Amino acid sequence: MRLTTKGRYAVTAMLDLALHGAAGPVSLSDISRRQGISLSYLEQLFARLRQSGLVQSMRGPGGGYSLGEADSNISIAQIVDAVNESLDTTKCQEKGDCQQGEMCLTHHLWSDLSRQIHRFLSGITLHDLMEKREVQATAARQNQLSNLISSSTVDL
Amino acid sequence: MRLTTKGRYAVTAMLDLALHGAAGPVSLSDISRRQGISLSYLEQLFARLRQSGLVQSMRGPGGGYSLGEADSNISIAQIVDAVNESLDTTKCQEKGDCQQGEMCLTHHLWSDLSRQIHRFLSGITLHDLMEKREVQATAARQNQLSNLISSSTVDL
DNA sequence: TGAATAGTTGATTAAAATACTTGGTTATTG
DNA sequence: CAATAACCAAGTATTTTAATCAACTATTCA
Repeated sequence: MRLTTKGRYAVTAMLDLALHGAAGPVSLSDISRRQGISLSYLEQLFARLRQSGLVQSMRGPGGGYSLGEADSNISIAQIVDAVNESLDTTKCQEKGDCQQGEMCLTHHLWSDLSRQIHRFLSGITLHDLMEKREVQATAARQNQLSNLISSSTVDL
Repeated sequence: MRLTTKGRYAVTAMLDLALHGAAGPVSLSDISRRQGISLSYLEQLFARLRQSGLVQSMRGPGGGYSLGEADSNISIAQIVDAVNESLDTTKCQEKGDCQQGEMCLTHHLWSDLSRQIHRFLSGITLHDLMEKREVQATAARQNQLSNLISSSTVDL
């Protein structure tokens, strides 16, 4: 889970789409103007969002993008993941010289944390963000449900 | 809140420090060897961690770094913030041409989300990560306490 | 005292990611 | 057919990341 300005652009654009998409498809030039993001950069972002099925496209005049699913079914994590290359947090798997060494320990801890952050953002949807008050409740509920931490013990 | 490999390096190094710091100061060369992070990059990271008071340094043979506070008092958010430049999520404040326009709306929503992520990571400490099982409980408790979302309504 | 250790600081750099630009093409509508 | 807008590709400027090198200061211990 990488969280940079790129992900912010994507979430912002998707939020704009969710807010204005009720009437029909929203063109990227509209989003570009409203959100101050360059058109071509939006094109790149939406190419990925489309590949992930998060948006649908319609060509021609009056065309544009619409949400691929209901706003309550699109999580922030999905959006961020769609535009970011996945980065491998472990780094241990590749190298054979790391057999249950010290390195693996902290990597594993980080990996757990990373998974938890991801699950946290998976519990927040576009719809939640629009209905702001809901976000906290959703996040709390999601936390209760999730089985975040594996049961393996840390041996110091 | 920006979450990249840089923050991961910092958290990993701090975890290593927390795990091995009981006996005394831990040298960066030890962390470098154990975690596979270059010494000079660690130097840059720890310069910032030190400025933030998250670590203390001791020079000379047998010297190294130790935690600036109890492991239960250092949050993941603090570590990530220490090594990352703060990025301005709003972008509205600077430009005078954005007076309560559409742009502000999504920026505000993102700002809320960003604050929530930050508070989420503020509720997870180094100690929690070491005592892995505790993390979920802590995060849940933190969520209940926090008043994440402002009471202002979204006017569509 | 002096050598070794280890932090401190700063400059520099190669590689990658980010954000944008340009210049097209294809599909759709009227 | 002309306008719109998605699609596509290549290239560029900027920033960030990660590392290297070098000089310096403080501390320990022999």
